[in-house]
Amino acid sequence: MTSITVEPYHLEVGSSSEERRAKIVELTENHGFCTTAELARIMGVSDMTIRRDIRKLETAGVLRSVHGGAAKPRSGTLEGTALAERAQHMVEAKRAIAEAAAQCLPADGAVALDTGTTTLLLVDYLPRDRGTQVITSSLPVINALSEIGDVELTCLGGTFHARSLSFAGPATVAAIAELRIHTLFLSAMSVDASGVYCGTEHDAITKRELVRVSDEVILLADSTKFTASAMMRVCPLRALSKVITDEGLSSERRSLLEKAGVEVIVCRTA
Amino acid sequence: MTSITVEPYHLEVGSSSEERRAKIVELTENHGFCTTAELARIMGVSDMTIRRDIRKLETAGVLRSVHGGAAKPRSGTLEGTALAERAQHMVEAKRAIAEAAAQCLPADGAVALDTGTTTLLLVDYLPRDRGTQVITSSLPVINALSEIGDVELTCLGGTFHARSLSFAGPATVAAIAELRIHTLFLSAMSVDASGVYCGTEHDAITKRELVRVSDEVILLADSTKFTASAMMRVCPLRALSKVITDEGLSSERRSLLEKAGVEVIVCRTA
DNA sequence: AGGAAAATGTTAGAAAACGAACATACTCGT
DNA sequence: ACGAGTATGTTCGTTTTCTAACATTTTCCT
Repeated sequence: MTSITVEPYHLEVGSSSEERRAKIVELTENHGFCTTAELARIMGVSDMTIRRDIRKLETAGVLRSVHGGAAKPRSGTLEGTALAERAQHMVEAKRAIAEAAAQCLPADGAVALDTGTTTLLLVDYLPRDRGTQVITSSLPVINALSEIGDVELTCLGGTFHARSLSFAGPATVAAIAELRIHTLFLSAMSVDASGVYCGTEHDAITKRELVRVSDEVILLADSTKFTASAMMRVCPLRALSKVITDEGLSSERRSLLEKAGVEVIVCRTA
Repeated sequence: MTSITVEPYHLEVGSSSEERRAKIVELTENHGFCTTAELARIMGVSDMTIRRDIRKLETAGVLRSVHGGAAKPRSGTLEGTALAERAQHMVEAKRAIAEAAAQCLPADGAVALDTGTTTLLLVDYLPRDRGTQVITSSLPVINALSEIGDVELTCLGGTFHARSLSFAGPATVAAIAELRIHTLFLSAMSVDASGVYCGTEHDAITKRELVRVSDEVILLADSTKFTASAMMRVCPLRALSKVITDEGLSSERRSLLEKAGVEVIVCRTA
């Protein structure tokens, strides 16, 4: 029953793939949801092409791929397309880092996910079938994990900070002190020869305590973090077991890390 | 395999079907689209029930049924006000209770919001301009509060429980033990002469500790809670300062409460 | 042009969602 | 307390969508 329907309107609508994707985003933003078939008919392309578009756009965090079509992302509204494009390149590196990080998940034992977008992406790669224990103080991570099954989620309480969408502070430190974490996936605002840095004191004391109670500390940091600068030191480089980053890391900085005894994993950003 | 599946207590989040449908409409309106599985998990019902709900709501013209879930109706025409009003009518008792509870908010001092729909509704009535300190272990409450400004939000950590969408357990108890709460807005599954009850042990120990560290305990319970039954006792009636409920409370039960020294506030459900 | 790389279409098998029918549980009025 | 009507969960077969792999077209670079 799959005869070839020769759709006549070829040009006309939007010729380039980028234009088409922009239109997909626009339609999905406006209506909240569009079916794959709808979009395919409107654009005059096949379902498969639309699916590929949707998947790309989802990776970029611009919309959500759901069974049957595309939906507006869960939280937050989409800004200008310029920012969306910029975010796309960033996210690709981060997703690659998250995927590499998933290879470092321990067979058993609790893992802790720090705040940040990269650790949030790691949620997608967690095993769904072995009741992994996950500890976090990041609200987006909590929300993501609360929606998937067979994961034992522990929230670190504390004072909420809207800037980082996470809980931090003395109460958080006290909660961490009672824990033993196998693997910590740490995030940071900047990294240099003298250590790992973040922006605020409450974040710093929280991260520091997480590092203290963790057997293995894996830093997830895209290459831009190595040229950034932030105020509060979290820990020295030697506290880290591994760093996972993308290709943008210069060889000097890489050898710097290795000299400090840190294993460096560089992942291809496709 | 036709044994009796003992999985009774799935109240807490949404009890009546109309309330559930109202929530479906609300979630779909907010996010533009929700998958069937998402909704089923959030409401604690099966996929089939959600599908039936969606179909009904589509017939009513309130939302659109699409493969995979429910979407906001096409381009505008959201004249769902008729149903929106009706939907509001279902939660009216709870909303009236929440509104009355807002009158009991202390001028200063920390307030704690227990889990449950009524306490969630109370969020709408919190003052937005005086940095009220709010303590909670309910994920929906956290999400609601994280989006409003000038509220100091503290999360009680602990193990996540999907049934109640909240954190509970020993870690939670430990976190509470460090606090001093002015007013606690408590929820429960049932209330009778011997005290306040909830469904699970981890909830019970958490609530119990909240009661212990609070100067004033206000129970928010619609009248159906007085004829319900649940297993785990939280506290005796004398631990309560006030009970806020709706008109459905029988006079015998009312005098029972008053005899125990509890102030009873009955609000009109319009 | 020529050829590599990207984009698109096609197909078939896998996965997910759907709908009907039945069984069980709950509600409500008498 | 009882029975009718409603609501919900479960199973199973059907329909739809998805994914992966390959074929084809287009684009782009030299």
